[in-house]
Amino acid sequence: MISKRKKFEPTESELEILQILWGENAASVRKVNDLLNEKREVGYTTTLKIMQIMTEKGLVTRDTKSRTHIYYAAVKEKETQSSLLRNFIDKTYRGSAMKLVMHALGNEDTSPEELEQLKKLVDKLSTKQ
Amino acid sequence: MISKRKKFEPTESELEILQILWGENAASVRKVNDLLNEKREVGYTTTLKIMQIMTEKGLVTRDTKSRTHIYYAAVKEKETQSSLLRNFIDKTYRGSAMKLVMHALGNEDTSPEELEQLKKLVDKLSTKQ
DNA sequence: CTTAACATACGACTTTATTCGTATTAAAAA
DNA sequence: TTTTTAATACGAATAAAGTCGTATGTTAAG
Repeated sequence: MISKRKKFEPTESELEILQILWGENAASVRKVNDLLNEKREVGYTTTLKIMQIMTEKGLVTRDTKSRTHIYYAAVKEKETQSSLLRNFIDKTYRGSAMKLVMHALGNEDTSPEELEQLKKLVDKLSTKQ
Repeated sequence: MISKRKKFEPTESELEILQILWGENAASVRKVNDLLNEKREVGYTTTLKIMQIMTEKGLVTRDTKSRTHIYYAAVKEKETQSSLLRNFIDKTYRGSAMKLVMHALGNEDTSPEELEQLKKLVDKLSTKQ
């Protein structure tokens, strides 16, 4: 493996679970597993195991008062995304965020509202210089 | 593993090597290994092995006429990046390219020239609607 | 109360990626 | 020509992520 994952660097499955927890705020393993299975088949104990590992890593916390443990994301969505993004830019675009941005805008469909939003941001950045 | 890699989906080390080949156009294993070692320590036979695997996968081609084989990237930089980007957006931003763009612009430093470039693209996209 | 359903813990297996040692052969230097 | 250097091939070891089976205990239903 090349990059030892640091703070805020979940693996792929861990990220899937975090996405669910960010959306649900709190969830049991059963709930998480059910939601995961809407997209792909995965065994209950597999999900459980990963969530246990995530607990050790500090990616989630859990309330163990009742038999069915309740899990919460312990890392923030934005911060996690930032960290993954930084990494991705370095590896895939040799550090050039602008290349990635141009690429993403060129390839993906963009609605008028989104373009408007984007214009605003560009203006804001321009005046900040 | 969650995502079986498809066409244009190199692993992390493979991508590192592709970056070098995209930059150099053609290179021997020795050359690639030397360049890799400017960033991190890696054994010669390790690099060789990965490049052999990449040959099997069709990520590179090689000229074996002389004893020292010469390697070439067999996939295009843009296409590979697109594929990886699509994947990254799905996994990290739940499919929202715009979220990623706003995020990248917000976090990273952007030069006036880049902003100008970006404005042009936004205008172009606006008129295309 | 007894049984069935469900929850956690945990070890072990599988797969994929990475790493490297060793054998073999070719070329260059002495 | 002999020796040294350098290249490829290839198998095997290692590491990380993901997968699941089984043991064990708890709750709820009959």
